Amino acid sequence: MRADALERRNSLIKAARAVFADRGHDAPLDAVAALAGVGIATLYRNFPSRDDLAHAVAQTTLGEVRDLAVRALVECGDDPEGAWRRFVDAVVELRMGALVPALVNSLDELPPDVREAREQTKAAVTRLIRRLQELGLVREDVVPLEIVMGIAMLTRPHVLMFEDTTANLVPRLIAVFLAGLRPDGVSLPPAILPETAVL
Amino acid sequence: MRADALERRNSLIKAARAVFADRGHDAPLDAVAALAGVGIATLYRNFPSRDDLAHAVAQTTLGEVRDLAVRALVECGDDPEGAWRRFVDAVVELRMGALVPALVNSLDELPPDVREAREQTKAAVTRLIRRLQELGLVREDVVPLEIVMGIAMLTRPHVLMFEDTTANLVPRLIAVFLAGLRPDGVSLPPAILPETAVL
Amino acid sequence: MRADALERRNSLIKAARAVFADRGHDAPLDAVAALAGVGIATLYRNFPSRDDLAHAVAQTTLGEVRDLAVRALVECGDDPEGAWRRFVDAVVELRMGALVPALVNSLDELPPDVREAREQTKAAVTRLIRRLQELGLVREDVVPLEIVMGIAMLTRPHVLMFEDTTANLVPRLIAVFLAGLRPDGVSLPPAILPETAVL
Amino acid sequence: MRADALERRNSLIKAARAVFADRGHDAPLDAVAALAGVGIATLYRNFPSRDDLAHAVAQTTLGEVRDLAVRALVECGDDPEGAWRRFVDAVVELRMGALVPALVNSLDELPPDVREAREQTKAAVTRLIRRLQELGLVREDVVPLEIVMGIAMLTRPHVLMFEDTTANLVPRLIAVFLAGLRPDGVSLPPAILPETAVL
DNA sequence: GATGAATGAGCCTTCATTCAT
DNA sequence: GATGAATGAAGGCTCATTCAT
Repeated sequence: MRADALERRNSLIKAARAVFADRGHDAPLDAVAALAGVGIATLYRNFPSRDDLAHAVAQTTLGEVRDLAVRALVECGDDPEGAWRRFVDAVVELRMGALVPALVNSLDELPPDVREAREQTKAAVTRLIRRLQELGLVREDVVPLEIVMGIAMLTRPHVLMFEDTTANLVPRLIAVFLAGLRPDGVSLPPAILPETAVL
Repeated sequence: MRADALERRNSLIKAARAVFADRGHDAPLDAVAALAGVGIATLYRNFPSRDDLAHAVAQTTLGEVRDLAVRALVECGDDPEGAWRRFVDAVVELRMGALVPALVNSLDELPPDVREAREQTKAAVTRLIRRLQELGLVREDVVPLEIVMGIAMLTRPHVLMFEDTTANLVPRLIAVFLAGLRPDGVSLPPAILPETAVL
Repeated sequence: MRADALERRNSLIKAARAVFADRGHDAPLDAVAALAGVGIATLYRNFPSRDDLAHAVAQTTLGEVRDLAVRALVECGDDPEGAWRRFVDAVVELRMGALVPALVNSLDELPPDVREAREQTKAAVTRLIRRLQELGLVREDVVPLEIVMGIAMLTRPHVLMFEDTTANLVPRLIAVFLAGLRPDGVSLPPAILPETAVL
Repeated sequence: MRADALERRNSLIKAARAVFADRGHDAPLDAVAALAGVGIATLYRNFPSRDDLAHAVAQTTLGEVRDLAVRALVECGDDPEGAWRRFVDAVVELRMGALVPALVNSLDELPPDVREAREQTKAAVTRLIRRLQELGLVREDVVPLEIVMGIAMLTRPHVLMFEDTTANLVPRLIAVFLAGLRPDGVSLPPAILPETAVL
């Protein structure tokens, strides 16, 4: 039963991630439960409030970003350009856009696990960016937060967006953004970072 | 009487823009009516459906972008760098983020006025970007749509976002994006533009 | 429209009183709306929360108790016994039982109108009881609160209660209670009254 | 094993009585199971429906009232006044208020054990009251049911009631009620008792 | 047998939209 | 024309009850 419960919980998180990514952070929880193939009350048993679910999704996703950053740092040894590109592509794939509110709101009240995950992710991404900066692939004056948040905001869900408009709008916006991250560009305005910065 | 009606209509559009920018595209229409100081029924008399209001807001904002582009093109004669910077800053100020859905959804069903406004804006922005490309300020391989959409997506509203996180996150993301627009960067993946592209 | 609104509001209060009296203070608000012949949203427009409705019912009922007390005081001139009996009968008819929670909970947070009604009712009932005590009809050592609360608690709704059990249980309990209020009985334990006592 | 089961069952009844007395007859059964320290399914195994549990609680409590009545009758030999007072105090302590619905609803469908307990309690209380009437301590024209029901209704739970209002409201109401039971008062209206009267 | 999880039904509340004045 | 009120549908959440381990 323990294994079952865990599996169910994970399938709910996965469903929530998909639904949030597709329909935005305000998507009805019924849709999440339906996608996970369970009743709405089961969702509520696992996550007593919407925030709890959002936090769980955020935590999971943060863990994935951390893993990607760790892997990319390792791969920097052989192929820094490729590692950097694959890292960005993978983060884009995560479609973190819908999670931004969950990570950004009421920072002080984030549950400990999420804070912990955030710190670990921040550390891993920072190490990666530092390395890329040493290698001359990323400009010196950016902060890890900004890279992840930039990707997140450029991948926020738009209903029907990709049917009617530029098919590859998001990849191209990401590409522009990445080009702007290269070290040869003009300098940025100074960053103002509070101690509680997300990443 | 005509003037009165027009003024009322404009005040509703203005209120809607403010409310959408602050609280997102899904904000309750009551809030719009309240901000405009009219009853909800008056709002509905002017804009029979939510989409009508959203379209009106989009049209107005598109007109402002067009005007900004026209002015910037003129100013390119004297001070291209400044003209470009001021254009971007002004577009950022418009906080178009919340309008993206209104512009992007159901493109074929956009009412004629909005299509018209869109075309005019597209033309004006295209002229500006062409000029900037000739002047070597903007890379060759971007499309006007992408510049405006990039700014829009980077300025979408986040509840409480700016209290807890980097105070100037958005300006910095915009700056990175602009840096990526400079001509000296690496080339972008090819754009895939349908005929009905927004801009 | 003003008159309409007021009438509607009153019909909602009346319906709520009936439903609460019949089915208890936790009765579904749908039932109230249905009895008033309006949609549930209309109820919510008039009374944004359940407490607001409960308070309105309480206020109305308190006003009626006050009026009854005033009238009884007048009638004391001619027929004190009859006045006292009619007052009690009328209060019993009000079936205040279900209101007790609304009056008793969160006293400090009672809205001003309800507090005001409570004070006026308290004053009127106090005058009546004082008079009855002078006339030797009510024992000296009781407090107005206790009389009204006693009646309220003895008339709280019991689902189906009167079908299966003593048909006139409540009148008889009230009669015993009244008998206990007569001045010739044994003395009561001392009352401990906070300043915020309900009545 | 039999003893274990019985003990568990009793602990559930005890928990249910406490929860019902505190939070009313509609309290969630989860709370009962939690207070008893068992899973909700265990509660349901012992009491297949909410009514079953309520009946068990009622039966137990009726048994205690019967025992109290028997003891009081014995004690009437030495100290009738004291016996009567202690009986009332003990019944008040039982906080039967929340049980009233369980005893009163759907009388015909009461399970045999509860009917049996009810009859025994009724007999014992009747014997006590008869004795007290002979001794001149209780008026002639009351029925045992009324005494017990009066106490029950005056002790029904009110959320937060005792924090904000008269601290000893209930004891005083009981005292008034008892005073009304004394034989020297005015006569009561006639009782109408169906054959299936509770007590 | 005991347990925690699953479920659906029900009530609460909000909001887009329509109606009556 | 402008307004406030009315409405139903939708989503949030809880809880009695059943199921699978």
